[in-house]
Amino acid sequence: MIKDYHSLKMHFNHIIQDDHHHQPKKSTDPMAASDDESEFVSLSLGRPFSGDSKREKMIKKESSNYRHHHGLELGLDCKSKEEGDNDNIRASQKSPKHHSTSGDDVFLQHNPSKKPRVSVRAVCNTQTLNDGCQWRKYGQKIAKRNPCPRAYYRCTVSSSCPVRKQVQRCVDDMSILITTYEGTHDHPLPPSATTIAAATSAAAATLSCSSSTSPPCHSVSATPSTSPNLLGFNFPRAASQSHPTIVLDLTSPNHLTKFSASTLFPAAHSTPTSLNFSSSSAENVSSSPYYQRNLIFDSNMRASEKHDQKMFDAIKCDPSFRSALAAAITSVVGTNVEGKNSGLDFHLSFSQPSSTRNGSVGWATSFFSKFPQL
DNA sequence: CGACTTTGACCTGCGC
DNA sequence: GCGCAGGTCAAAGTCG
Repeated sequence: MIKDYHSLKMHFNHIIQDDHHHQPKKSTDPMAASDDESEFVSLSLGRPFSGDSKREKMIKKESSNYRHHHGLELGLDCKSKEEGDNDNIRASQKSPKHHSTSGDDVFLQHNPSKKPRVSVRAVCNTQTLNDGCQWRKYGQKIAKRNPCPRAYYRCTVSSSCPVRKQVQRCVDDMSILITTYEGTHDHPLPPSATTIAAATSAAAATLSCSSSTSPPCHSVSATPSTSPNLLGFNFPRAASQSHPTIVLDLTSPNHLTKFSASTLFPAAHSTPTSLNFSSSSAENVSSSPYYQRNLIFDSNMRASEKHDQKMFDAIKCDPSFRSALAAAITSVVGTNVEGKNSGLDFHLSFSQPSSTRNGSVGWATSFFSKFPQL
């Protein structure tokens, strides 16, 4: 694996060097940047604990500059109480007279009782997934069409934490555990718990973005939820269609584990979008270093060159697509860098490929530039 | 004794 | 308005 990795890395470096040789010198005016640069999308993924590394400052500066000029931002930070976002969400939940015009509020105004959810499907022999959080069971119910009882848990890390989760075995395959998370934690999380928390935050971001996505964007990525998506993969339906739900599928019937992040919406205005990746194993996939690399490589290598262009176009213009991807990557990275990720704040840029050849490696190159240890 | 689980009752949204 | 199903409450029981 290491050998393959170094080989690929060297290959990337060659491609990048080639690009530099062929690229004209860029103007110092950021607004007059080349076409390639103008296509960049900024993704800011989970930063559960504060830190002050040089890289973090540099990334913040870059991110800030970019947002200033382009107005594009996708934040998935697990913010503390003092940082505000969670307060806004809680306030909007508690107070029906909340008049903020944030994306979440727009969503909640249209769906007052439909909190976004993140559903995780995983092969699990234990009663619940060990997601690093403390939970207290407060109810159990036999749901229709499933003989296995559905258990209801709430987060007990903080007495006021609104996060809840439902745990139920899949009716089709009892070895699969479906865990559905709802809400945003109002307290700092242990590193091992940031994975799902980030995905949950991303769900809110995804759905709020999607609720206001312009029609042209949806036309790029919208696919029927029962048919193969843009990248040629299928993805599962959420457990509950009454709530908008992101599904992270960590199960796979074949050798490669498919990892999908899809957003599903109530059928009345359903325009689901999804991303799907591949990994190497079903068990503990997110903690495998190989999985992290493979997440990027395999998805890109398997997508045909023709699809590369479509993929980049979709990601560029569809906020829900970007959020789903961010959730997927955060889910993986958050776990793997456990113990090392204090203060982690990485900045992931997607560039418009100058050719389909570069399209396949653009993500990985950018990703590795931020994670040289991988 | 406190934390947690179990379980029947109750509440609420939704379709008819 | 009624019935159904999902979700929550809270008293009683269990466990360490």
